[in-house]
Amino acid sequence: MIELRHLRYAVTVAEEGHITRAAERLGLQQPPLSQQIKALETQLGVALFHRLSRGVVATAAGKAFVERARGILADVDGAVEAARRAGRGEDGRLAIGFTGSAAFHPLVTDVVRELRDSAPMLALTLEEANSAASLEALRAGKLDAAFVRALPEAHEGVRARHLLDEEMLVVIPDRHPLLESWPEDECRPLAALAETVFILYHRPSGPGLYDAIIAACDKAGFSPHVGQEATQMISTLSLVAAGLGVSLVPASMARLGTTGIAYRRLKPDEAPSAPLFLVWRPGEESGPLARLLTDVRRHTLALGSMRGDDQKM
Amino acid sequence: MIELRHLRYAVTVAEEGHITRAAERLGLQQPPLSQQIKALETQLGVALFHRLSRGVVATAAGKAFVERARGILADVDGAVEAARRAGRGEDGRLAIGFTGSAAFHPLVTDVVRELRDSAPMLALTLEEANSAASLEALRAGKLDAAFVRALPEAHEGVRARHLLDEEMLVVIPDRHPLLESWPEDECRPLAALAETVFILYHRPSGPGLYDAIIAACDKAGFSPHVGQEATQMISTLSLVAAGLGVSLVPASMARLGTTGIAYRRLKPDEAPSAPLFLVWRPGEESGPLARLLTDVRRHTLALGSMRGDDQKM
DNA sequence: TAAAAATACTCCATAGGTATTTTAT
DNA sequence: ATAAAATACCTATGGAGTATTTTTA
Repeated sequence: MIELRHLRYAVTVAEEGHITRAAERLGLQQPPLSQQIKALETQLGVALFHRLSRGVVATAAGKAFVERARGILADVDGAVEAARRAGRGEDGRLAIGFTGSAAFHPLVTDVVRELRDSAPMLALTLEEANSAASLEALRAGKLDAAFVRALPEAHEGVRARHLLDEEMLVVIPDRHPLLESWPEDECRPLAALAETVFILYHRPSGPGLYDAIIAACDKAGFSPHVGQEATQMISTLSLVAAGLGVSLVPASMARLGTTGIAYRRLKPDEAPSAPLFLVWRPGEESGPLARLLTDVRRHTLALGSMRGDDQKM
Repeated sequence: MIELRHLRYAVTVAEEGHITRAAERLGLQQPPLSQQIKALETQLGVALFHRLSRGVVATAAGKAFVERARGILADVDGAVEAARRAGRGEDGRLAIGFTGSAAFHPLVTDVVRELRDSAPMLALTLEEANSAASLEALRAGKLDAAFVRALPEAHEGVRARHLLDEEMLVVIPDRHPLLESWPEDECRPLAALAETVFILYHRPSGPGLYDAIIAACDKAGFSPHVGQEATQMISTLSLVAAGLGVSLVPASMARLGTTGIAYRRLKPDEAPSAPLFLVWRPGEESGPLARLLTDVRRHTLALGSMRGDDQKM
């Protein structure tokens, strides 16, 4: 059976034109090298070298073989490097999903930017999808990981990490009466919103935020008047800007300088919080996904809000 | 050190997704295969497979590696095939030179036709050149072999084979007085040409034929009247056809049905003979050149005129 | 004759086999 | 509880070393 050893030996012998010198370069003795070359020739059924009194010279067959052997040895090195790169997550593919409300969180944007910068050979795919759709795509193998706002009850074969809990802000139309008496730096109780109409993110698309808001209002002693539900996080802001009501959105949404709206804080202990989770298919503890996981963990710690550990579902 | 064995094993394990089944297909036991895979992973410094309870599955690194390993294994097969083809002389290049007087000999034409037919992948180059030029081109590496009519004194690094000695025929202009009393099937002594003018092939271009003719005349007791010398073999026939004299040419030239000339035989023991040699650069006893050598030998034997053995120069 | 490759042999490293344990679901 | 991989240990093939002979120009 032909082994890479044979190719290495043949290439070196061809380069040196001398079995003894080639053996020296290869760090072995002349007889074993002669034997291996002969074994290779026997295996091929054709002489690769002419034996002269002052060394050897490649035959036509030898030239043809050595030429290709060089390429093969280089390819082996390439395969080794590719495997190592892939192991470091610097090569391959990575498809990441994220919910609309997570798209603007610095954790997400920073991690994506870092991946692009540090692993340029990695084919990165970003896809916006709500939590339910992300999990479905994850299980179907369409996604490798996703940033979501809620974890459904039980999802066989999906792992999740609770990254952080984000304070939610009140979004109020520019000319809403509430704003007139609400300075930008003041934290008000949630009950201040008891009489206003709420714009909420469509529950089936993302039950996490919806339920958190309802629960917080319950706790504050009122049941919110829900006016309209938006199916896109951005739509929520648009509807608020149109004056159809107020809403509560994750603080990271405030990064969007949408006109016609203002953000205000609630009293810290009353404000509902929007959790952010990373979910992924287990069973690939190295490679691009692992790189994502470690990058996410590092950025999460940097934000100083690491909450819990990984959990199976 | 990574060997092809490792690639074969990794590819099979990836295909089977199962070390035990892969071992079966590879004709070995499960533990050694596990060990080899592990050794490969250690060498690479990255895991290639995830171990599950129902088999294994390639990691990102494993996928990257196995993908390339498949190509490498195919390339190795390709290199083996290329070497064998080159060894059979069915691949590569072959540049053959031949003197004008050999161009029409059936040995040359038949060998070239056979090479074209039986080794279509072989790049065959044919180049007409006189004996001296052929040998020069041979030593310079421009030619791999040549058919020549004469061997110069000493040419370091050139081997030669005496293929055959060809009878030379008298070429006479159609209306020459000699022809009137010379039936087509009669062999005359060389002395019959003692008084006629000779057209000879320019000596520096091919001393072989020239000297053979002079020597034969000497032996027959006369010194030929040399009228004109031709630098191309074909020109000799043209000059004879123009009535400028007679000539002696290798019998194979009679294949050319040139008008205006007639061929007549001399007494066998008096007719000068035109030797045909094959010369080549030694040191390539296999491949395209070897194929030429064996083809030439076979055709020479078929012509029943094999004379001598190979000789060094 | 001299330089280098091929043989003849010896040795030992390791690929591969056998038996068993560990792991993961 | 079961299937499969890992581990431990053993065997033996064959790659490599040493000494010598053969080959080629």
